[in-house]
Amino acid sequence: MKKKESRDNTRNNDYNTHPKRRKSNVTIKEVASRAGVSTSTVGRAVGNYGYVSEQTRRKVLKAMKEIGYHPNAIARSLKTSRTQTIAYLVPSITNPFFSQIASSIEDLASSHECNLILCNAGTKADKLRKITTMLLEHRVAGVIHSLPSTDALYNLVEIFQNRHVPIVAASGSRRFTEVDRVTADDVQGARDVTRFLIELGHSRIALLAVKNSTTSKLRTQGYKEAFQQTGYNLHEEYIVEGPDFSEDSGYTLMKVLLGRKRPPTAAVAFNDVMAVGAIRAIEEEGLSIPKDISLVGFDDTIARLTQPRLTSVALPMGEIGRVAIRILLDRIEGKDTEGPKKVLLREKLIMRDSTARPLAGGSL
Amino acid sequence: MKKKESRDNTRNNDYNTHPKRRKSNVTIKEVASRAGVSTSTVGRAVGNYGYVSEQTRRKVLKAMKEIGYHPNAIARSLKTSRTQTIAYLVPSITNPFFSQIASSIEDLASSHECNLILCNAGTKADKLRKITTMLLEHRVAGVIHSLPSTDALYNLVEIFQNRHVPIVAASGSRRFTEVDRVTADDVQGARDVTRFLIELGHSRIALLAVKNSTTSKLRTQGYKEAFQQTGYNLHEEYIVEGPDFSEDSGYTLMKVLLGRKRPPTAAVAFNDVMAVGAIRAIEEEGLSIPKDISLVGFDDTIARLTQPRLTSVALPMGEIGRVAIRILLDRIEGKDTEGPKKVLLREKLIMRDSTARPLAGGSL
DNA sequence: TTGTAAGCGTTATCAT
DNA sequence: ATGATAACGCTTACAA
Repeated sequence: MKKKESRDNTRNNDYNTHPKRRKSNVTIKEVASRAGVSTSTVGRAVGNYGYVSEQTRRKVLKAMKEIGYHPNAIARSLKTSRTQTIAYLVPSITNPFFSQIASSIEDLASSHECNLILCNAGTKADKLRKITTMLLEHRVAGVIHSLPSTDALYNLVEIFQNRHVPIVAASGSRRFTEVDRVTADDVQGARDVTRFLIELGHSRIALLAVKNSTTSKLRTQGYKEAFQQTGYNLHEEYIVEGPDFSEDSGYTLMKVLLGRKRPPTAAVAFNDVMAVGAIRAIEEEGLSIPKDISLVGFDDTIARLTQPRLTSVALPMGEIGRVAIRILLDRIEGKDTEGPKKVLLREKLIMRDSTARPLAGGSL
Repeated sequence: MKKKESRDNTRNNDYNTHPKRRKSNVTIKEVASRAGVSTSTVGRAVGNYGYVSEQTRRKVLKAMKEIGYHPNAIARSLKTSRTQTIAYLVPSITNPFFSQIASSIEDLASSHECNLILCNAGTKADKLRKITTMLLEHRVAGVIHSLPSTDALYNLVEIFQNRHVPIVAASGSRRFTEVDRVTADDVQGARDVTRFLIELGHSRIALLAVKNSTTSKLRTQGYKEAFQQTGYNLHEEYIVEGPDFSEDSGYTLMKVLLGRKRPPTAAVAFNDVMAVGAIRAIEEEGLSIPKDISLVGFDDTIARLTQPRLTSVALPMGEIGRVAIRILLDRIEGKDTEGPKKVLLREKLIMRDSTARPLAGGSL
């Protein structure tokens, strides 16, 4: 008797490459037998459409609770060839810009009973290819990404489109015209903040831009439009470009500007971090903000924490995520079969203490 | 005729709640028939263990490529009753502390072919219960969380432990002794930074603490240990408690301290944001950092960006995530069957410009 | 070395 | 209103 048992166990162990795989899974069959009905009746009672008498339903629900049954989503997915899984791809989740988008996506996804796979795609093509395969194998229902244009992304987009898996770009690459896209309106944001400074009385308004950045180009365009709209003269020499969005970059650019014969009376930095660099440069020159020079940032990330508190253009991260996931869910559910959507979301100026009217002598 | 068709369509529509479910999935069978072998041979060739001749393998791989086959992870999971999915639960992904942990977890998970479901549990018990159910239904292989102790978490831990799904707390609740846990060593961090200030010559060292926080208690302990170890006198009156970790809290506490007859010559704020509040208070009083007063923060989040640059205690977020996921993977693979692990990771002092020796008159 | 076939836990069709 | 049963696409024991 004992020997027989032991032999059986050997067989089981053979199966158990992963020892932890104990089979504590309660199946629909067990619920059925406990409730004294068929599996199909249980299935109907648990939530799939169908006729079940109130009495039966109660019996089933009771049995479920008692033996701790949780439907197996994997089996369901296999049968229905549908999943409740969507993916969000970012260059780096550590970046608050993306983590805020992720947060709002997660929020809505979760309230639609979807779960969110988060993928840090980084910058290497290889990683993105690996992710693509993984998502394909897991049959994700849809994809949202905030990735820059690369060949690997192009590849990904093509593959998923071929398989009719909807994709939405949430402030990512603007290269694919055939993909749904929701982005912040960088032109409008820069235009608004520049107009604000112009209307405050500034005319020598510097722009601390960044080389080779699409966003930078759009914001520069907005900056220029502000001058056109208000009829004031644009002074191109106050547009300066740094190599990146770093604090050092902001510091260096501001130093250069302050070294000029006619330094600006106001400056727009391309993000709050660059603005912090600019603040350092300004203080080093013994000037004061906003008395001698007004300064604004972009992104509204650390703007509340600088000294003085920075006026900044807030990007609608939460809104980007919400709109993106809504579009995606509509596509997944087939509610929306229109052509590609392009949504542009307003950026919002947050007034704080770093901006003021220029000094009397400040005009050009 | 027309009527009949329409009737059939009605039935189909009934089925087609989700119209997008086109069946463009290539199966193993199709690969098999194209390669002229059986499905099991394809299975073996694709990567599951087993004998396949090199010739056959090439044939199969070719067929796979040609028809764009990607194994169905769902079917595989159903068969093997194993998934490659792990979940990471956070109170808020927006918090850089958690997003950095998430990032390092994702990194290792992904290189182990696992995908990471990200769950924003927020603070409502209901959300966490919903997440629990969802994860249960998706048969996640393991769970990492950074959540505070609540009844809902207790519930979750109990359920997953009953099902032998491994759980690791990454800097989360310290309440469950039977769960693997990896946390930063708050006692050591506070002790080190306090010793550093003592050895710099300070004796009136303030502690800007926070009420009802476990972390705060541990750091206070470390602060006290520093005095014990160095043999200097501890002055309890320099330990002050605010209601929360906010900038305002830091500002108010520092104001109080500076109003005393013998203000501190150094202060430890419980995070960088509180330190920013303290900086404001100090500047308002016309004092200078670090000449009149030294200041340190915790977390090393925005410390590089303050003016002056803040000396701060960096928490090992990346390391927390890495260790947590490693423990989890080992548990999942059954490599590790030891009792609960408790890992304590060192916090590291990052020296910047906000700390210096006290002025000659500063000693007690 | 390869093929056959059973079964993972559901859902959906059909019959009752 | 309920039950029997065939699939979903894969893995794997076993036969060939």
